[in-house]
Amino acid sequence: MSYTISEAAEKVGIPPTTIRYYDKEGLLPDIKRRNGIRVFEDIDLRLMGLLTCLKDTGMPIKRIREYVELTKKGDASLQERYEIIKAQRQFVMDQIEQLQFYLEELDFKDWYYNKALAAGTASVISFDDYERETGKKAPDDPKNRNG
Amino acid sequence: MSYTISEAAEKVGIPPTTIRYYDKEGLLPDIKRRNGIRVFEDIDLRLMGLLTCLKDTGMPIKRIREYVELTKKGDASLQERYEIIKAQRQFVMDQIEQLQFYLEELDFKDWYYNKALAAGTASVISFDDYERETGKKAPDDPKNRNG
DNA sequence: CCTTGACTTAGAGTTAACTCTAAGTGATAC
DNA sequence: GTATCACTTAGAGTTAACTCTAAGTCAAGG
Repeated sequence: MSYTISEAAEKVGIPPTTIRYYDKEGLLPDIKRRNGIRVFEDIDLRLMGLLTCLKDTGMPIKRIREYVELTKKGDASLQERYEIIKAQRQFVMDQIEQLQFYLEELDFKDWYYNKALAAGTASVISFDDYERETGKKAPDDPKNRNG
Repeated sequence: MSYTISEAAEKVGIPPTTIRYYDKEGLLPDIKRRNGIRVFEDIDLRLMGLLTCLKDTGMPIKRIREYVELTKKGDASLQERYEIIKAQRQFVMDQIEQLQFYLEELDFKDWYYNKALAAGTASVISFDDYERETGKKAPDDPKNRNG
């Protein structure tokens, strides 16, 4: 199946302008052309799916290009590409862990504002209640301002 | 306990230059001064901990300032602040879910490169093996290039 | 044949979040 | 008393990742 740039954009959820930018940056090698116009195949959309994964998990475009360059070398670059994927996989696991930590901070704030809204004021909230009610340590001390 | 900007920087893991930038942007209201020099208290460090949480979970500095401005209004802004925290909490949960999805894509790639390295080539890998071995659908079709 | 609409380019402009520069102040060490 | 050192400021510069602009090409419809 073949697609124009706007069809491809629709499919992968990236604006056509951004796809052109990625192409210019060397992230989409060997895109076919007909009369100068890009023709995208399913294989290209799959690669763009991987690029989206790498980009959205925080890999800079420069590094994604390195990865794409390596794929062009074929089997000779398997080890190097594996290292990149392995590092990114670890990076994503670390990010999830970090976000779960931050989520606990926000869980506390959520609890805090619920209490405060019920009481009509933030001035009566006790740090210890959170631990008593949830079994978790409050990441912040609600006795003070800046809640 | 009181701290200089570089001590505070050390404590919260943000460079002094960036703390000054946040101050200039209105993220740190009411920091005390002695002879023109900022004096940080524990309460300030706790607020900076929350700012780090909001910033690292993707809230723009502009929006963080809005939140900080609201805290200065006291109990009158509890509901508004709660809405911000609730939205950010949901946003973090969505991010975690998204990252877990991407992690599966990278898990597949990890499996793929392990197979390829064992075989010495990527050309023999079967899409179906991944489903057979892991019970999961391969997010990409390894029969093609750009692996 | 001419208009329309989607495509093309090079290159300039934008935005967020820093990061640096230059010039200066004030407390402490020698 | 002067050198040093951490602090201060306004404002300029940087970086990444787009995003827009202007000028142009090409195929299809009326």
